[in-house]
Amino acid sequence: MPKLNTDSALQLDNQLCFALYSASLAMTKLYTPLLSALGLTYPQYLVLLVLWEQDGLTVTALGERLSLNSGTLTPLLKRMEASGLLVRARSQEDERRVLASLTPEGKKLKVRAAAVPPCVAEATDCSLSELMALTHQLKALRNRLNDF
Amino acid sequence: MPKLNTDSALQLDNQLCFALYSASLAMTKLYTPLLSALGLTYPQYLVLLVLWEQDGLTVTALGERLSLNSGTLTPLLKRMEASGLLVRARSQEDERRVLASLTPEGKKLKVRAAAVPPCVAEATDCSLSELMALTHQLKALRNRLNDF
DNA sequence: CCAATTTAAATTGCACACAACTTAATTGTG
DNA sequence: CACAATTAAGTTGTGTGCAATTTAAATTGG
Repeated sequence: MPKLNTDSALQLDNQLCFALYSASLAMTKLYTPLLSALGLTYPQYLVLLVLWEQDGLTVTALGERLSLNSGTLTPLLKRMEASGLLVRARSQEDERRVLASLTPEGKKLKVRAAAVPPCVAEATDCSLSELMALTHQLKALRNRLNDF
Repeated sequence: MPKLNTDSALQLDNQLCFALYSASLAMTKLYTPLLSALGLTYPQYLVLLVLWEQDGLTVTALGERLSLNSGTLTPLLKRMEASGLLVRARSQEDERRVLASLTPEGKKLKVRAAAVPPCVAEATDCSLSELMALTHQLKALRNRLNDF
């Protein structure tokens, strides 16, 4: 396996980690104005994407889907509840679990959110197949990192 | 240009943004234990990568290199100064500028940091050429997003 | 059947990340 | 030279993100 020398290996422009980090922050900055028009932050939008697919998930299930722990999700979900997008309620069968369920308002927001992905696709200036390929590569990388 | 229908376009697993976001968080989690052994956080490590290449940069120059603004960098640099890695001093020529300069301790840390990239490369389980290709694609994406 | 263990959220404390704003220093223009 | 405009950091307030801990509920082993 060929390797870089020490100096090259420590150059910022050679870091996959920094390419990921800065691309992710740039992506978030692109979403921010689009989402603030809907009264959402970026992680709140991710929670809605999950709940629009499957409503009434527990905090743990949401956390597994988004790779976020309760220390992040609990206050985030409280803020979303305060904005009227969802309700948090203890499960009847198991009082330890808290279920997040969309309100009618939270469900309705999906219609307006449909305008977001086209804006993002335009900004990336990539073909659909390029976007799908890059998405696939990143998911594979994430899985390898998480399994390590 | 082919497009996805609304439902597919809002599915979490089709989102490049989420693939980026979750891969970036997974990468940070991989670095965290490696860097805490050096007394560093991940953004502090990025600052050092920049300063090891070019010492004595202003806050603005660091911010341009890392795509971070003064609201993030000022407290971050203060913490690094408190740990003895660098000193912050007003420029003589222009009192508005603050220069971040490595201490001997900050310079010395580069030797121990050389152990980090090999660990990360191993975790990604990618060839060097794959890593370089992905890094290149992400940088191109970031640039398109920033220019939008 | 009940004490020990496990599990699910919530809490705490710390470190980002950024928009919006403030303060202080420099520059440009007449 | 005066002074408005610009520039560079710093500050403030909000929202993550997570490790470590705590609290409460459910399960399990003896």
